[in-house]
Amino acid sequence: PAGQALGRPGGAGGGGGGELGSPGLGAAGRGDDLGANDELIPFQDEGGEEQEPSSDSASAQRDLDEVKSSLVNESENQSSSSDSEAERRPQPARDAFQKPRDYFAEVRRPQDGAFFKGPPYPGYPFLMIPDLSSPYLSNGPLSPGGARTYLQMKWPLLDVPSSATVKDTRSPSPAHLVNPSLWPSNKVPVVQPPHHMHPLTPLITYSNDHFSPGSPPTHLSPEIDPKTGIPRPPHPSELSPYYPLSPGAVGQIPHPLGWLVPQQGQPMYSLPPGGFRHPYPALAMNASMSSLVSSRFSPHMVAPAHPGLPASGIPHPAIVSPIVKQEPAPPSLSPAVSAKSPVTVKKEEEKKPHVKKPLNAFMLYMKEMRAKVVAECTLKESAAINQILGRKWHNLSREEQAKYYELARKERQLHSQLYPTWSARDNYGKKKKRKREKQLSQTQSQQQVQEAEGALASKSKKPCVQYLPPEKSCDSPASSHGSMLDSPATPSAALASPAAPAATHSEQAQPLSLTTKPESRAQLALHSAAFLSAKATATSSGQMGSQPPLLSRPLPLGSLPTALLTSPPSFPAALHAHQALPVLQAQPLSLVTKSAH
DNA sequence: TCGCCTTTGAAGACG
DNA sequence: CGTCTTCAAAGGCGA
Repeated sequence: PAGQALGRPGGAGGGGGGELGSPGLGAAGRGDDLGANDELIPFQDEGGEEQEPSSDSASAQRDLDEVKSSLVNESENQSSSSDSEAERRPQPARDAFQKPRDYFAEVRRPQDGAFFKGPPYPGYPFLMIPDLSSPYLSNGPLSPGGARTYLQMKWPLLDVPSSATVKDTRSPSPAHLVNPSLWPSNKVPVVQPPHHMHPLTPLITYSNDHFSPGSPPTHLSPEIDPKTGIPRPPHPSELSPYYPLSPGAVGQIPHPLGWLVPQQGQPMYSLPPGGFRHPYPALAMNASMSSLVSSRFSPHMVAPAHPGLPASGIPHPAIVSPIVKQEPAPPSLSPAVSAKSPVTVKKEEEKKPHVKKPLNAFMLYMKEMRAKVVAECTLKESAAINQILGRKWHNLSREEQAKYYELARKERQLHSQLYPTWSARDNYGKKKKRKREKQLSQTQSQQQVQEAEGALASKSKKPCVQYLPPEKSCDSPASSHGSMLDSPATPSAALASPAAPAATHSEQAQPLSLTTKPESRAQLALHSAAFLSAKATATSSGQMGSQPPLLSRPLPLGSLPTALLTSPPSFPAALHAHQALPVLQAQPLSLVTKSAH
C-alpha cells in the first residue's frame, strides 16, 4: 500500500528513470532564476543539496530505507549509522552538484506532471518562492497531508504553468481538493502538487485552504479581491496569497513561510475560509519573496496593516478561529476589523479566529517532511511519525536546520508584522490542558531517557523502545539509538540564533548538542567514536561524504561537508553531480564502514 | 466527539 | 535570570 502513495510521487523514486528526470530539477533550476534572492540562493543550494532529483530519489529511497530499517529494527546502530550516512552524505554532496541549472535544464522534461512528482523533496524550495500565504489561520482544511515539500515550492515557481495557476486560483483550496488525484488516498504528500497545483500552491497551501472557493482567480484579475472587490495591488506576488486574509487587505505580506509551508496541510496561517486569498502565491512571490527574503517585508507587510489588518483579530491567515473559523474571516475582515462596539468586539474576539502561533523551525520541517515519512513507512500515527521526524531533524545538517530556522524566523517576523498586537498568550488556554499528566509522562520519559543515557554511557542501548509507541515499532528509529536525553535546546539554540544558516557555528552548536538532547547525546557517543575516526579519514580522504553522515549532526560535520561541497567548483559540479551521485551513494557505505572502523 | 500521544522550538508565566 | 508551561502540526487511537 505504501507503495501506492509513493508510487506516484515517486514517480520519482521509483522510477528510476525518474531519478534524474524527475527533477524537478529543471524546475528547481528555474526557481533559482526566479528566485534570485540572495538569501534564497543559499537555500537553494542547500535545498539542492538535500536532494535533487536524482539525488532526491536516491536519497529519498535511502531515507526510506533507513526509516524502514529503523522502524523495523529500532536497532540503534544501524539506524543511526545508516541514517546519518546514507541520508546525509549523499544529499549534501548531491545537492551541491545537482543544482546547477544546466543540469536541470537537461533534466527537465516536458512532462508537467512529472515535474512535480519529482522528488519529493528536492531541495528546499525555499528558494524563492515567496509565496506567502500565510497560513496562520487555522482553518484550513486541508489537506491532509501536508506534505508539501519545499521542493515543490520551487517547482511551482518555476514551472508554474499559468494554467495551473489559474486553476489554483480557482479552486483555491480546492486546488488540492480538486486534484484529488494528488491527495488521494494516501496523502501522498510527496507528490503533491500535481500540476494542478500551482507550483506555489503547495507552498501556499495554507492559502489554498483558505482560498478556497471563493477566491477568484487571482491571476486573472490581478488582484481584486473577490470579496471586497477591492483591487489589490497589482502584483499578486506582493500580496501573498498567503495572507489572504485580508484580502482586501491589500497588501498583506506574503508569508515568507508560505513557501515553506506545505501546502497540503493547512496553511500555516490559514485564511479564513471565506477569505480569499490569492491563490497564487507563486506569482506573488517573486517580488514579495525577494523582499521577504531580504527580510524586509516592510512594504507589503507593513502596509497591510491598514485595512484589514487588524491587529486585533482579524482576519488573517494566521488567524484561525477555532471557534468559528470560517465565519469570521470573511465578514469580519474589514468590518470586523473596524472595530465595532466593544461588545461586538468581544464577540468577535470570542469568535475571533485566533491567530495561530507561527511555526517554529521544527514544525516547518515537520510539515515538509511528514508526508515523506508517512509515505515511506506504514505508520500513520503522528506520534510515531513525529518521533521519526525528530530523529531526522537531529540528523539534519546544521545548514539544513539553519534553513528552517531562518524560515521560522522570517515567519515570525511576518507574523509579527501581520499581527502586531498578537501575543502567544492570546492562545493560551485555548487548547485544553493536560499539564501534569503530561509532565509526569515526560518526566517518566526523561527518566527513561536518563536511564537510557546511562545505558548508552555504558553502552547499551535499548531505551528507545520505551519511547516509541509500543505499537509501532517501526519507527522508533529515533530512539533507536537513542534515546536518550534530550537536550534539544542546545543545538537548536545554536542554530536558532543563527540566523545564519550556514554558520558554521554549528560547531558551537555541537557542543551544545551534546549537552542537550538525548539523541544527540547518544549520537554523540556514537559519533564521537565515529567522529574521531572520521576526522582522520575525512581529512585524509577528503571526501566529505563520509563524514557528514556520521558526524553530521553532532559534530562539525555539517560544516565540513558543506565546506567541502561548496568549495569545489560549484557549477561544474553539475557535471560531477551525476558522477558524484553514484559516488556518493557508494560512499555512504564506505563511509559507514569507515565510521565503523 | 474530544483529548492524548509525540516531536522541537518559541514565547509567556512564574519564582 | 532560570525554569516551567503552553501552543504550534498532525493523525491514529482510546475513552
